[in-house]
Amino acid sequence: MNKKEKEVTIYDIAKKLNISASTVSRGLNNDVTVKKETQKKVQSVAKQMGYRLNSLASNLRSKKSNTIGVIVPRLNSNFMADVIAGIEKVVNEGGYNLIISQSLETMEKEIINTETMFNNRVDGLLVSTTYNTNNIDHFEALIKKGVPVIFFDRVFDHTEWPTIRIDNFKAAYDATSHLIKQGSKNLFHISGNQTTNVYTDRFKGFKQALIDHHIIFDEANLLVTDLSTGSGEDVANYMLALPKLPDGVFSANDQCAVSCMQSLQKAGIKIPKDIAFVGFNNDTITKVIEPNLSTIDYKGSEMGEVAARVLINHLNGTDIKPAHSIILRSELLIRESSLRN
Amino acid sequence: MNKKEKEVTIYDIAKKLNISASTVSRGLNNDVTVKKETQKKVQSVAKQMGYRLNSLASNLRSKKSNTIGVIVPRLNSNFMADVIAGIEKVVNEGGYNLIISQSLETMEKEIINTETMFNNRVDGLLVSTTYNTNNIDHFEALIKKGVPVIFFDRVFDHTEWPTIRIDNFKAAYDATSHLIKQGSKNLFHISGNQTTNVYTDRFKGFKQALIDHHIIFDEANLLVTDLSTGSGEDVANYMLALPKLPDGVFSANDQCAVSCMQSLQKAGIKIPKDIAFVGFNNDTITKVIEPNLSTIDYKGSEMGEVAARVLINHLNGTDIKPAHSIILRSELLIRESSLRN
DNA sequence: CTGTTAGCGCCTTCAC
DNA sequence: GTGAAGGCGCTAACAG
Repeated sequence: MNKKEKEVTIYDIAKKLNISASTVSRGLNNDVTVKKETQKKVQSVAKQMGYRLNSLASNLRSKKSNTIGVIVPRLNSNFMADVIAGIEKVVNEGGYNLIISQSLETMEKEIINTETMFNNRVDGLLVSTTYNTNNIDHFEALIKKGVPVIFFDRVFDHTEWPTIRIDNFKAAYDATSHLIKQGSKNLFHISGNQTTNVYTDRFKGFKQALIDHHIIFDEANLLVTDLSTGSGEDVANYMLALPKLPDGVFSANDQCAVSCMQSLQKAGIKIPKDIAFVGFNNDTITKVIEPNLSTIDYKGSEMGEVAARVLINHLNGTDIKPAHSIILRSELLIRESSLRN
Repeated sequence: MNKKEKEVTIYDIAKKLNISASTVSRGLNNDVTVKKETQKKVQSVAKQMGYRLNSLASNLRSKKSNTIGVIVPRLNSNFMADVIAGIEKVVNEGGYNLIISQSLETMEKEIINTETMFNNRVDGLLVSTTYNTNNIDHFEALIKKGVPVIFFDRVFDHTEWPTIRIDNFKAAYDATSHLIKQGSKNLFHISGNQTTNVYTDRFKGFKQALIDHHIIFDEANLLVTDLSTGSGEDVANYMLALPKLPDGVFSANDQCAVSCMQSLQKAGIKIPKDIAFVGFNNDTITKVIEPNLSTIDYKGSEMGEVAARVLINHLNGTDIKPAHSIILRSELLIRESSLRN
């Protein structure tokens, strides 16, 4: 390491200009109480001397890190990439830094990451919990200290802060109703981990749609999976072995729906004639699979932006803390084959 | 803000134990010079009093932020999500924090982000440059101060540090050769911005394959686009209007290839009979489109992990700095229809 | 409008 | 093995 040149500090600038360090500090921070002329001089000399702010010192003094933390279960999904992009945009525009970590679906890591964020004195935290998170005690310390903790997508309701999410129940209800209106009577639901609001709500919506359309729900028609491509294939094989094929499937994500569709098609099943599908997420693949897959559209980037904005507005005192959860828009997109056969 | 309870500091612990703050500090950091017994006492009292390290102070003192910075052009792509996930994993395991920002393909923002990272005293920086980055002067300050700057994927060669990437030339050469071996004679290349190593190298590989197979290259057969879905459609329309259709297309990414294929198929073109395609990236969609798309596979997560590991090993002094660029493995995956027709 | 003073909480000499 | 002292660079009172 060749850190030859010593760092230029405000004292160096002060000495050069024969003024005090405080004035330099004020000048650099565009403090209104400092003369315009002095300010200009300070800034130009700072630049000329190659001064750069030492955020480390500034942070210690002001007891603020100017940093927002994010903890998500996984970073490598389409949806989460959109969310993160949205968060980054707002956070960066707001002049904050963004610290990111993934819990890899283990609560243990979520707890450790939270502690690290806490020690780093993040000014606020945005969280989407793991499948296995069954309580939120590990965030209590932050909340007690007045550090905002805002949940999005996979949420835990807590009284202090609003949560940002979509209406999973209604989206699932609409998706299922669509299948029923198209003639499906024997419906299956492919779902994910049933400890998370996201998937339990989708399941509830599915069930309620059946009930409201006088279709009897059989517990065996709920297939709990990890929603992966592999699970889609498993589900297809499972269905093919059934005495009676389903005629409608609502999947809690697109990835699993598509791989299931592909496996069924390989076995000669016609979609949607034999089995109709609706997915969830509006992933790119829904417009590539033939026939195109109807799905629930909602914007990860919007979710990220809203979550970040709520947080930052609060930190800036620009906005009062919203009293209630924020429900973002989601919409059923109805698709069909884009090819003429 | 209700920060009622004051922060517990090492002085509070010291007072309670009637020892000095230095000893507490040493005890907390498992310093060997401190008695085992004292250490235990310190740590247990610390826990009991709810002490947490103030990284802000620690950072200032040690002039280290314990943080790695990442600057990428965009966060919301499949590939970049994988890269970030890989980086996060290694960085987190190494006990560092991860600050992330996106330059949104503008060099201006890249420069600002770099300065922010610099001010925040990141211990190292991982960068994939924008399309418009035509020099890397803005990283000089970091490098001069001994802060490692490591480029990946979209790289600029500089003498100080290795770059992490794949052999784009060879991958493109292989992809094109495959098309030629399958019978293509009139080949087109869909490429991206020609200021970036990634796309110029792929183009060079394409061209060289033609030359080596005695096929004359016509500049008109290079289509420079933004590689988006929309561009894929435009390219399809362009081709359909040509006096003579191409019979082979090598696209610099999958997304554009697939949308081009879809548009052509809508117009009645048979793939691969009329036109054969090869893409790049091994995106999920390549296994959904019919026929499945042959593509170049390489792992974003691996790239992220390797880049992060090189950096962290260096910071830990575990490893000497690699002298040369690191070329990661990439591979042509040959695919065809997965359906029986 | 500017200067003086006093830390933020920690860690690292240097003593003993 | 432990303590005392000092300072990382900045900014927030408090004066004037």
